[in-house]
Amino acid sequence: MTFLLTYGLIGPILTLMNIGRPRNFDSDQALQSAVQVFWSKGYEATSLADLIDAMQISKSSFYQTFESKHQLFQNCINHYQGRFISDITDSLQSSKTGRAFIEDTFKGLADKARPSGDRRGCLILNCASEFAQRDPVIAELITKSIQRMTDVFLSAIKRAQQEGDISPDKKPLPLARYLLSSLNGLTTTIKAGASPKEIREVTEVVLTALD
Amino acid sequence: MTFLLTYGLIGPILTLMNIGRPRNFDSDQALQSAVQVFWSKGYEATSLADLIDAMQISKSSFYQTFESKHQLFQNCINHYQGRFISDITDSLQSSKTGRAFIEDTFKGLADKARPSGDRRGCLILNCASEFAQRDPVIAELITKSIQRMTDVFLSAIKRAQQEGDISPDKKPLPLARYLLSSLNGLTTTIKAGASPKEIREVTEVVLTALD
DNA sequence: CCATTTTTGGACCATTTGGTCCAATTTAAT
DNA sequence: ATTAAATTGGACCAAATGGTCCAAAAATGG
Repeated sequence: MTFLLTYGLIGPILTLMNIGRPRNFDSDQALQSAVQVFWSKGYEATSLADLIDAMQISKSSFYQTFESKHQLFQNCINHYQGRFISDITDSLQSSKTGRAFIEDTFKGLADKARPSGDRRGCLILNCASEFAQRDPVIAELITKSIQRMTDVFLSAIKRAQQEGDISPDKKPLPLARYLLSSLNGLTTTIKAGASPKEIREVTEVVLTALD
Repeated sequence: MTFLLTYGLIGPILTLMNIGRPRNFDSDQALQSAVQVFWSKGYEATSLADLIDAMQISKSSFYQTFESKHQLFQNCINHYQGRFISDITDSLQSSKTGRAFIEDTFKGLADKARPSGDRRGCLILNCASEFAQRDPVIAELITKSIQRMTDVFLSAIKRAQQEGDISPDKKPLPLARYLLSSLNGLTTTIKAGASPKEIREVTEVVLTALD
């Protein structure tokens, strides 16, 4: 009966266990590096070489772990979106008031227009601009992400209304969408090279819609 | 002295005249076709093949006439910008009031969110989003174009103020920049797949800033 | 140490990229 | 008809593209 114990039979069972050469990179960290590259350069302008260079892994590991550039991109969007929503949700929860959250979020934008600022905008919205219309798979992800972002603003507005900082006459959903749209517009304005002062002035006007 | 009249000597003089095989395409029309492609797909995602296919010219003619993809792109931006500014300026001049011009411009956006609508956005602003930060030459063009677009809104606002439709207390320049930023935000929102109704609602909020 | 399983480096691949070059063609003026 | 000037089609190019494949390496339980 010893033949039953040969590795040949046991092997497939071991597959389920953590056996074999361990990968010498953190796949989550590699993913985060990929996010940075896509965020900086966009999808089309990012090459495989750019990616494996930033992720510090070999081509084989890349394809084995992430399947393809396109699949990786989807993971990146999801990862980015998860972090973004979680960050902004935390920020809302720890804000003194709903209105303060909104105002702070917008007033923080001017910093990004400084020479040393981060002009990359938002990965999700960049993506919507780059090729949401051409790629249904990505479009789906974008739609979902935008939905979630809108929801955060929606919570903030409703809270502000309860707190008496925004008139209860205003319809929350259009207002939330307006804020996201404005955020988007400001972001592109920053990308186009506007100064912090310009951004502050525009932000000021944007926020008058809350009054 | 007849040797002075040989073609060999006269030739170079003729260079200045319209001699030789005429091109069998309208270079301006070809440029317009190129604009359409770049507008639909962006710069990186547009290949030479896409271009010469749409422009209906051969590779030789392409390079002889337009020098390079990058150079052609610059021409496209300029061409697009020229038309855009001239169209919108005409529109402003033929508008009943400055305020009506602004409102009509924004209210017209919802149409683009219909299923059959044009979701390509604005070539200039797409471009700002795609790679203004990476390409100084393009960045320069974008900055100029944005300047001009802002100027049109600025004229409209000043006119509206003179006509008594916008409070003279409001600072015209920040307001003009706000409008362009909002236009930009709405455009991206449309790209991301928003419905006409959503766009109308957001537009409504955007325009409250004028009151 | 052995069998098994997994990762890894790097060679390899077809295709596409933007771009060059030249011979053939087409026109206008003499 | 001949000459000069210009355009054109298409062959050609090196480099880069995203992606595949496999032999070697590395780890584990027996």
